[in-house]
Amino acid sequence: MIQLQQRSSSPIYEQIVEQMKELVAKDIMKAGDKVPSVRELSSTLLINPNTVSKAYQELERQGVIQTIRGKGTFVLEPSVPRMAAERIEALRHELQRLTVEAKHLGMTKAQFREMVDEASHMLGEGYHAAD
Amino acid sequence: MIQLQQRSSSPIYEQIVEQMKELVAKDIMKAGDKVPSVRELSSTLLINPNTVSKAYQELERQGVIQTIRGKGTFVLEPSVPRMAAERIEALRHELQRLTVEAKHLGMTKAQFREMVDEASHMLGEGYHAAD
Amino acid sequence: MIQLQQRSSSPIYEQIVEQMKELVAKDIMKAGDKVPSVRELSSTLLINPNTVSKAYQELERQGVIQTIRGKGTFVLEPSVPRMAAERIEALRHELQRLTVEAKHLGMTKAQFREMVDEASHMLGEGYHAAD
Amino acid sequence: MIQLQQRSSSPIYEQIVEQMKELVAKDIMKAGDKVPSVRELSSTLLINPNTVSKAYQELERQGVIQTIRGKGTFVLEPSVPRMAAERIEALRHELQRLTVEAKHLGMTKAQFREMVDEASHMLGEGYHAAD
DNA sequence: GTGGTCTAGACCACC
DNA sequence: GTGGTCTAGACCACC
Repeated sequence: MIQLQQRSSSPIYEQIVEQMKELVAKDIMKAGDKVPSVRELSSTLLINPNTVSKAYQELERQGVIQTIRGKGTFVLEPSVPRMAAERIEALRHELQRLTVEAKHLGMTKAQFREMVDEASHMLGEGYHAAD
Repeated sequence: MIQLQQRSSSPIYEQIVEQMKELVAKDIMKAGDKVPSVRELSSTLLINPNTVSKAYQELERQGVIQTIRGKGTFVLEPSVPRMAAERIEALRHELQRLTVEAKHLGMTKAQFREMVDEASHMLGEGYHAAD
Repeated sequence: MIQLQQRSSSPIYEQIVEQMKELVAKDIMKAGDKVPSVRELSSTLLINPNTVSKAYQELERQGVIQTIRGKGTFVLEPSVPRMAAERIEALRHELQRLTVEAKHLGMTKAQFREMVDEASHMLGEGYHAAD
Repeated sequence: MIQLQQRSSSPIYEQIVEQMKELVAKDIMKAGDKVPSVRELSSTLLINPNTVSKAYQELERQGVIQTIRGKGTFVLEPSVPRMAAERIEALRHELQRLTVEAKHLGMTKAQFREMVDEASHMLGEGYHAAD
């Protein structure tokens, strides 16, 4: 399910973190689901176990997964996310940066918003609480 | 006008690139304006001239500024951006990534859109040509 | 395989870029081949690693080589070249300049063409697809 | 007749040298013709006289023009060019470099030759000596 | 091991 | 004055 681009400029461990979060965000992986063990995933992806380990540590730090000693690693209930305030600030800042780039690419507000809508269809409507 | 965060994970030269692009996007710096010389900015920011130079070279590659021999460095007319196709693809991908993060932070589509609108007020409406 | 002329007016990093492109154009280095590491080449050529690094970054920007984190740097498949339109225009302009020089050297069209043919034997015939 | 691009990456004095040689190669300026004085050309082009002076020195070194004390500067008879052997070697080398670039741009020998022919129409046919 | 970033500072070309 | 190139060498992230 995870596909690496060895030639990408973003480090492999970050690619794993991002894609794992994407799978969870899209409900392809749900709370309680077991994620592959470090050994399993590293041998599937043909990469160093340390790299997978680093990714899982980051996911755990972000509250996405949890390792239970001797049982394995599992997707967590979506809950109050760790470091929410900081991460929201970071999100705001990155959106700001993307807007600057859009401006330099000559995009209008409408075009940018369309691109946002395309990307954000996975988000809930928000009439009822986020599940 | 440029403020560095020495402890940030993004390199200094990138911070300069981003902030310079932001100043241009917000029309605080306009086509024809002279940007500080390499020496001047490096001594203001208390960093090495090479670091400023690297930032300026990147900005030149992106078509934001232009160096005129012995005269200095100037903001360029906004024109056909370099490598537009690739950069638009990258923008789309980063928006996708931010949406995933928004989902993990429990945001709804409406909340995310609001944050986008906040960030994107600098973009033109596009009803009339971009001036 | 790379030979520098310290006294040349063209900078060392450009000499490396040109010669590397020549090796690739002549199929002496092929897609997938590993190029020497920055440290290795710099110690072979007795120059600073930063200079090699600068050359490699330029080659990467031109789509000739690719760096894979922690693994090394490799020759890329020849593909759609970056900034093809601009580079073709530059090529046309430089050919124009060389023709002017040939005229000043008293060369005839036939002599110039002969010199061109000598230089261009590496180019494919184009009857069949490239490769 | 001479048009400078302040924003070009090639220095102004080189642009003057090249364009002057182009005018001569195209027979727009002929042997015996007076070229503008340093002061005149510098005030026409709105540049520093030193820059024009440097260009004229280079043109004189190449045997294109000659300054006659108190009379002015004139286009020379095309004669045995100065440093012909070296300049032919340099020409050969630059053609080699352009071929490498053409190869990287995916051009075939036929396409490259066509571009050469386009550029070299100013050269004589060579049935009779180059005048 | 690999490449990327940064500093401190020299030297040079151009104007 | 301006920016471009290069060296010597430190420190870091990634694998």
